[in-house]
Amino acid sequence: MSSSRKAYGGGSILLQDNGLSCSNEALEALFLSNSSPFHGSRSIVNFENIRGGKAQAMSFYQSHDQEENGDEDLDECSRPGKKRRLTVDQVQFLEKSFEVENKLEPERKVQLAKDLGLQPRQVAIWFQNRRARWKTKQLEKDYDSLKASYDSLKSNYESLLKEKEKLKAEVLSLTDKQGDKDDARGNSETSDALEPSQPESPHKPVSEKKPSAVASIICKQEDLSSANSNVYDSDSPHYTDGVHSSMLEPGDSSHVFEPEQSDLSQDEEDNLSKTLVHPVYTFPKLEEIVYPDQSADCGSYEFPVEDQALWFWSY
DNA sequence: TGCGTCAATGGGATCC
DNA sequence: GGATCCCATTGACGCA
Repeated sequence: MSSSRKAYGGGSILLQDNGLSCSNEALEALFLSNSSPFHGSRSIVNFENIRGGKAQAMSFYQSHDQEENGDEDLDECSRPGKKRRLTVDQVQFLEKSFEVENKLEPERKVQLAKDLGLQPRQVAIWFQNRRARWKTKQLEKDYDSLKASYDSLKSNYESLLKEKEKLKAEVLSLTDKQGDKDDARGNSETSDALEPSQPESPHKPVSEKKPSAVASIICKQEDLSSANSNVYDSDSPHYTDGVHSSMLEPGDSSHVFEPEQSDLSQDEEDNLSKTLVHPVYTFPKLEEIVYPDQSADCGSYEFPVEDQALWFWSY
């Protein structure tokens, strides 16, 4: 590609255009600048590399360099060889143009160059750099809104986790109470015909169920931390397009949680219903009391994928 | 003097 | 094949 661009002004060729050959559009822009509202811009000509620049350009244009810079009393405006920032007026004009359209058609480029007393190439470069700056700012904005969204999600998730834990404890408590009632009723009905080999009561006393509840609470702690790490892990890879804020769209909220967790949630629901419908009749060993359902239990506090959208968007 | 900003360069990719 | 874009980088400049 570079052939055309180099013809415009890459390195020493630009120098030639501006300072020596006086034969192409760089010079044309220079002439045009005399009638522009930005006449006298220090940025019109780029005599790059005249002072301490690339060696190749220096050697090639050394005589011109000496001629141009021999007079140290030259004022800032007339001293070439340094990069000059665009004037405030030029930048304002370009900014307004950029607001209208951030892409630059050839006709518009030439017109802007005429109006500003710049080379068309300079206008194109300014737009190029301006787009890059805009993109950087956009990325920062996207990051901020994404982070805010994530923080909000995390906060919601944690509060829902607590609420779920509370509800589960409530269910256990109610189950125990119901078991006590059944026990009392069963004892009064069968007290006369109690057999030694009778299976143990389907409803264990509250004190015997405690380990399970304690274990589940312990598990919650692990669950919360693992869920957090899941959120973190699944966050960055989805951010594939820095320009767009697509991550904030509702449909993407499901990406925050791993799909496999929904299976575990189903297991936990099964286990919970088993506990309620088919109570354990035997006293297992202590380890068995605490751990039989832990694998399911630990991972069960995630929300099913289909529920995530609901709890998040209806919160 | 270090650092941030910005104009400009160079190379690769894409479009027409 | 020319024009333009994007991206990484360079170098000049201004400022604290």
